Amino acid sequence: MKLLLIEDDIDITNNLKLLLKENNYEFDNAYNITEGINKLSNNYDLIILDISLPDGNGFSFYKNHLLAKNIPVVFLTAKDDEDDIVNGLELGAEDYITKPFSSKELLARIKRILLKKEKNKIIEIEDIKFDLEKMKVTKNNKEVKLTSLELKILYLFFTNLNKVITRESIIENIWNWTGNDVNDNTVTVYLKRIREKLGDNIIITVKGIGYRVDYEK
Amino acid sequence: MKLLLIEDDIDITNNLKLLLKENNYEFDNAYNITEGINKLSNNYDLIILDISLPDGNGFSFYKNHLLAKNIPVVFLTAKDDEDDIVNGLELGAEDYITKPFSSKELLARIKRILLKKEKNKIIEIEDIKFDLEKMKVTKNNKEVKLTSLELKILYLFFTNLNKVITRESIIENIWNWTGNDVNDNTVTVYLKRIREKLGDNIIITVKGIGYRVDYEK
DNA sequence: TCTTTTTTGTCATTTAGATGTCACATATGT
DNA sequence: ACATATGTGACATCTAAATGACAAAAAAGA
Repeated sequence: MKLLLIEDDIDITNNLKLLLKENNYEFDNAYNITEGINKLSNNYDLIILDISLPDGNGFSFYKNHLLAKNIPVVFLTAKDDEDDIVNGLELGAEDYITKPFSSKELLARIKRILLKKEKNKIIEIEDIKFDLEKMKVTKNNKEVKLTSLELKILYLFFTNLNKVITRESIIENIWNWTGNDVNDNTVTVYLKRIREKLGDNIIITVKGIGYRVDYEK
Repeated sequence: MKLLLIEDDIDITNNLKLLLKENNYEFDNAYNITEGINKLSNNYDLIILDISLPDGNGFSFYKNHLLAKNIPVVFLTAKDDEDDIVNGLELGAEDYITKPFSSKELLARIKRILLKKEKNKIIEIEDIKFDLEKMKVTKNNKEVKLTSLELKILYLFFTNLNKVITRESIIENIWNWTGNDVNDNTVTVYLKRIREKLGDNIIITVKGIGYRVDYEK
């Protein structure tokens, strides 16, 4: 698990670095927002974010860069102003901790968040298992060879379980960013191919709307 | 959203009751574990749980009765012993707050938890359940197969509960954007078909005006 | 390089089921 | 009772999705 701390206080940074490395997390840090933005491409599992930073405000950084990416965030700040806490949590932060904080508590709160992610790394539906990290799919524990597009489409479903996904949305996610548009029926054909490999029942057709993969936990 | 507070302190109970009712949550409380167990059948959306209770320990109550049910829990306790916090969070609690606490913060933390639940919103009216994300309807927990237009019309009602929807408004929402106009009676026929599948009582006719689906929360 | 295999995107066709309208029946308010 | 609004069953037509087959493009092997 890779964590990023964005915080300008050197003492706090060093303490957390020690604490988190001790607990087998990969740790990285940034002293300001600009530096933080540059590091974002490293796909962190969680970001600990100070609110008042030398070159800007943690809240707006969160809104502009993290919210859409779906990266869990813990705000960490000296401002124990109630409204700030409310603000942070309402924005969608996973947790909010005020300085001075207990290392043990911070650690416990981080663990709580990461535990959920951990659980989702391999999703199991009926006889199908999808390992999201390895990007590997098995049926009855036997690897299923999916082509790269089939895999991407299936990934879309497995990261949006229980949600209807429209044909348009699939096109947008899989093809659009490439520029060249694709026939509407193409999606249908891909769904058919995936079903051939995984069985007919895993992807549910919602007529007139789209498709869906259900996950009953 | 229905909350249950299990706490033996009467002052705290009254304060929270006020706070939460003010914020449109259904509130219920128990003064001890035995009482709490008896109330569990009410299917609460979240439980706020004190740790030291007159007839037992909150942690073991959580382990024995709540963990399997998957009800989110916020521990609320005077013991701000670090180890307790770690303990609580590691058990799987959604959050942990120590007394004395700020009402605003508690509220924000509760909201964070419930917001996630909200996302897979399922509206339940009598024996009918409509899962808005899955776009799936059940009656007595058995899936009802609706056609795409039937589903869209029903969706319109379920996202406009307690409001009369005129025939024109239905046509506008379901057909108009397609360009080709549709006979007035068509709506009636669709309503009839939906009623055939879901029962006559769910969609109420408001003579001379339109139709309505009622939701008493 | 050239050859072979796999992937990709598009057709045309099939199919089950959805759709829209009619003519008539029934219910409701005054 | 009357007028009007709403409900109903039957019907012809239409459509979304599934499918099998194919050529172009890309990737893998030789």
